[in-house]
Amino acid sequence: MMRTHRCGDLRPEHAGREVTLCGWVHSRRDHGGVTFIDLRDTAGIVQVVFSVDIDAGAHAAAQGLRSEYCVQVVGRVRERPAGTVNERIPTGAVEVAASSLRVLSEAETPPFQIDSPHEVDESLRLRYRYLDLRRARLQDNLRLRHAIIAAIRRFFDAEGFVEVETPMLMRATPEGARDYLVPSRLHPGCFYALPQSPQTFKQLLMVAGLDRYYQIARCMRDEDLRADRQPEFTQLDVEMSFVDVEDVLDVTERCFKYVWREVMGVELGPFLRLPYAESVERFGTDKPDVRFGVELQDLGPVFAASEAKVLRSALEDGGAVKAITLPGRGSASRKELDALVDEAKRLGAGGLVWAAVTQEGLRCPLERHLGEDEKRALVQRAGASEGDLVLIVADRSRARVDKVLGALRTRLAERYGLIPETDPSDPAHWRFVWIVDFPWFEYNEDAGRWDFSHHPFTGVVEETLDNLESDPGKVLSKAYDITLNGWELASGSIRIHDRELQKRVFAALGISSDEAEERFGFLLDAFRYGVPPHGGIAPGIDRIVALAAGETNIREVIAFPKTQSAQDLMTGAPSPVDAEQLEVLHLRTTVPLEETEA
RNA sequence: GCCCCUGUGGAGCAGCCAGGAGUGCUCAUCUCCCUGUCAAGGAGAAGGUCGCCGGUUCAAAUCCGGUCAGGGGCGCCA
Repeated sequence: MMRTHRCGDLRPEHAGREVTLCGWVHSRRDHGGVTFIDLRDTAGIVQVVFSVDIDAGAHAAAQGLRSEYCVQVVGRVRERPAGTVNERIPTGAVEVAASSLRVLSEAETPPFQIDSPHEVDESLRLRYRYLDLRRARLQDNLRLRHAIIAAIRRFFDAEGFVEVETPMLMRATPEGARDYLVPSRLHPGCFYALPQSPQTFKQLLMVAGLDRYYQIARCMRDEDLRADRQPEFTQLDVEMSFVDVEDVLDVTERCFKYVWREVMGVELGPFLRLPYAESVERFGTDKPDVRFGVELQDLGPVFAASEAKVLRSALEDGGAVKAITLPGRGSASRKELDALVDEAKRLGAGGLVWAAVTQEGLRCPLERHLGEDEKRALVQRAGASEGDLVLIVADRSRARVDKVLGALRTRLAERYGLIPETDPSDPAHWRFVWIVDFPWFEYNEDAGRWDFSHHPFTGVVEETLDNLESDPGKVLSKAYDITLNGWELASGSIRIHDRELQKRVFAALGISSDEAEERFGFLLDAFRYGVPPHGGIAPGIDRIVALAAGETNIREVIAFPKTQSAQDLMTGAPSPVDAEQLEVLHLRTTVPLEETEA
């Protein structure tokens, strides 16, 4: 037996007992005749004392210890002398008086300090991920991740769901995100794709009569990375039969509440519900952060007949003029304001009109072009008062106005500290919002056509189908998202279970019936044999854990994540492969070997 | 593909705007001292091609151009 206890578990009740501990030298304080070692293992840290008075041999041996040595210590637990208790660690009332020391393995000086809370360069952390994972932050995050996933499994088990694994090697799908492809050795020129999601498989499990399925499923998408996007990520994949929208929302909401209650100790209230159109209108996005106001205000009525041509012409072209009001920023310098204009332009706006409400009146680049009534109406409609700054965006595309203001809203709220500082134990810290009533199509301005907003299996609200020809934007889908504090956490829908409707949707997507047969024939075939109405949802585990952990990047809750350029700095993936490996896969690369980017 | 930020002994920073000797701080490392620390303390030492390439200049960490790496974002992500 290498150890009798774990370092972090020792308490005053263990006093007097001889224990054997294993762990890493977290830090060392050498006072000459007495040397303290903070010994760290998976459970925590405990102070070990080496002293000439306790055991001269062990004390001498401890002189050779260095940070991150992996050691075994035998000693007697004792309560610390009065006045030397460390209140900041759970084991702080005790210490281990060491009688023997065995170095299990020595350690070179690490490239960064494990015991320091300092931020360390990301690339260094990723290259030495196994050392970064020793640090408290990632240890805590991985444990939290485990606790959340364990709670999820308990919840769905109790609800009668069956966890089923679906294939990792599947058929490529040209639409949607780019696939990661896997060449087939046995079928020259053919490829598997790694799943972007188990979408079709879970629908087939419903056809199969599983009734209620879930899976902690790894998904891969070959798209560019973001703080909340890795090339491979984990979804809680859920599908249910004989359900409509409300049933899925109910079980999902209860799942989140269960997890927050069990893991976070927080009793969440009912989730807010926002129709997609309202969310975009008020917050400029379909993933609104509703922890603060600064909502978008429509100034259209103010400027319909304005002398200010930039504003009026946007409206005349069928666009919009909207604004957000930043409380107390009216004193912003010209330099700051110019920077805001640049920022808006980078986000895609033609420009940005700012208007500061001051004691003397409106300070605004368009001031000369605005009548007194207009100014008053502007301030009033923007909900501004003295000292506030109104940021106005006008564009012939209403969608662009919403997008730019929505992005500015969240950025500036962060920058100017407009998001209330709440405690994670406070339910108000977690503003879950259901986004419902998504449009089935969205207008593609560049291509001048209507595109599907979702995957081609998404159900439609039948009553809105009449608008299909007249006003496609009014056709609503049976899709729904969960957002939390500005992050999209989950996305789902009731699916089409009618074979003919499914074929019509493929046709509407521009997929010919031959093509549909070729690519999704298995699904259409399955739909010949009695399909239950079904639907589901897929919450992103990485994002859930990141938010729960208070992290702003999902790398912090993934054991071995990739860089923004999709590389693993520790293993060096992706890498070139041997010519022989390509050979058996019937592959040849168009990239000359010397240009291969490792 | 595009925009922005960052890159300075092993780690974290300052220095850069306004060019003048690799200057400074905290931690780590090495040697020595030290019996109650927990950010231990004290004395000393070692450690750098200022990411890389080029340009401007009498002179570049500092200014300019390019490039690489990491990060944030736009596009992309049905």
